[in-house]
Amino acid sequence: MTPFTPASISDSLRRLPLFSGIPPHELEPLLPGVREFKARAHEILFQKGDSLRGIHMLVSGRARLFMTTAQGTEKLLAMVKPGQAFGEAVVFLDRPCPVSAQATEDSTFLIVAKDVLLAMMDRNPVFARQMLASISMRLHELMSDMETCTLMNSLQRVVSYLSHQLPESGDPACEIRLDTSKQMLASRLNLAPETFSRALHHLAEGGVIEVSGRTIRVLDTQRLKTFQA
Amino acid sequence: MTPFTPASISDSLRRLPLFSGIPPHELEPLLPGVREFKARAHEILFQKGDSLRGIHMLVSGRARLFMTTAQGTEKLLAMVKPGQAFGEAVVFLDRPCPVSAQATEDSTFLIVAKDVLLAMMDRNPVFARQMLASISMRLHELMSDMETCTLMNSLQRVVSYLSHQLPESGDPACEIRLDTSKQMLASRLNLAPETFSRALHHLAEGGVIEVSGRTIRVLDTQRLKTFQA
DNA sequence: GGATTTTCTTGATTTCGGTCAAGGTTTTTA
DNA sequence: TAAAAACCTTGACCGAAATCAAGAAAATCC
Repeated sequence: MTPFTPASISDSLRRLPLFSGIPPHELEPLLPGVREFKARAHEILFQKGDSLRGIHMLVSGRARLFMTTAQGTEKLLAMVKPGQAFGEAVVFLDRPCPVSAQATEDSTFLIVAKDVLLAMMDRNPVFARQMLASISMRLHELMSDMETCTLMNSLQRVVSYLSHQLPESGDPACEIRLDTSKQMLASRLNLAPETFSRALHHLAEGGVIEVSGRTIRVLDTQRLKTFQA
Repeated sequence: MTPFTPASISDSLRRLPLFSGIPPHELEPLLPGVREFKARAHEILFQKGDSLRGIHMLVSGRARLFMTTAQGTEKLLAMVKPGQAFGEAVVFLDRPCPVSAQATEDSTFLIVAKDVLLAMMDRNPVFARQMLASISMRLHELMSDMETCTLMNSLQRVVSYLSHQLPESGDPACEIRLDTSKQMLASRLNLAPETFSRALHHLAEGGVIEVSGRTIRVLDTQRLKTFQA
């Protein structure tokens, strides 16, 4: 993880959704507290138990958040895409981080120090609301994951995941491109890779999807959503 | 759920942790947006899909937050105790509520309307931080639950739960009083009641605990935490 | 572009925890 | 305090998904 100080951190900042509602000149006081970092694919960004200096924001690349057991078992919590923030809750609570983070591709991200964030919130109520909305969203996503993991069986989880990936358009048929490996998706859904594979196979046999590598062709979105056994 | 307008809503407000850092005179502008409600035991407060007028705060009694499937299966997410807030994330996102809430005892609670809350946050940075910390805490708890539910087996989950209930004191032995029925705890840990019962039995056989009704006597906290098979 | 590693699939087997059923407790209610 | 209801425990059984194993496909690397 290499610190880096480019001329245009403020450019990157401005493009992040969390700061998009803020007029550029109000972002300036933030700058002394922002550092840019580069991480190579597979590099660990932080680990469970670490304390974080500030919130992390992915500028480019891809990262994953995951939990581990003492025995080494891993559970994927989220894939982080450019523009997304992570570690907000940790920073505001001043507690050891409950998850670990790893770059899955070569990535660039910003760390915005806690103190400048808090100062900004004090100064700018719009930003405070934005921050609150961002964490609230995280909470809702986690609830939804909890629902999937605890109330659904393996097939329903896969169906649920695919359904959430469908584009807004009401097209009866469409294509989904999985954005990570199937093993990672399996972990995200709390399934063994084998079980995930079998679920896809099952859906394909039922004639609702066609699988070829990471591309999944959904033949009938309606039937997918209501697919049973 | 009966609306109610007592003389001293501000008394109740002041005692809630979320508002404890706020000088009493600053709470005044909030009052027009606060309503007090009474609910009988078993009364549903709101259901998944509802939109909430404001954050809910339990003043007295007990409530539970839970998720349901179409088939009627329930999963307990949290028990709410007096002083705790719920529904914050829903309010700030303006989305349908992802969970349902029910009073488990006769209860009194306050609903603080969204608009006065936002106004208060704009006016008072300390409160904004408090709000953020509260939601962040919720997020951490949910992460911890996720960890229990996905990375641990049934026995480990029960051990984990009991360990978290231990008092701070380093006493090797102590007593835990379960604060809900065992079926509810089972649901909280995502276990069938039978499995929960068997896990307790197993621990008792192993000589680490003694169970009598809702009272659990932990004989050796150290052995409990590291209990295997 | 062939070799090597990683990822994915498929089948056979096992196991953990859920379900069903029945009996025992405790709590509630009248 | 007796009856009813709710709650808890225990045993027998079953099933969904994990694990194990091995081969196929895809991606990565010299």
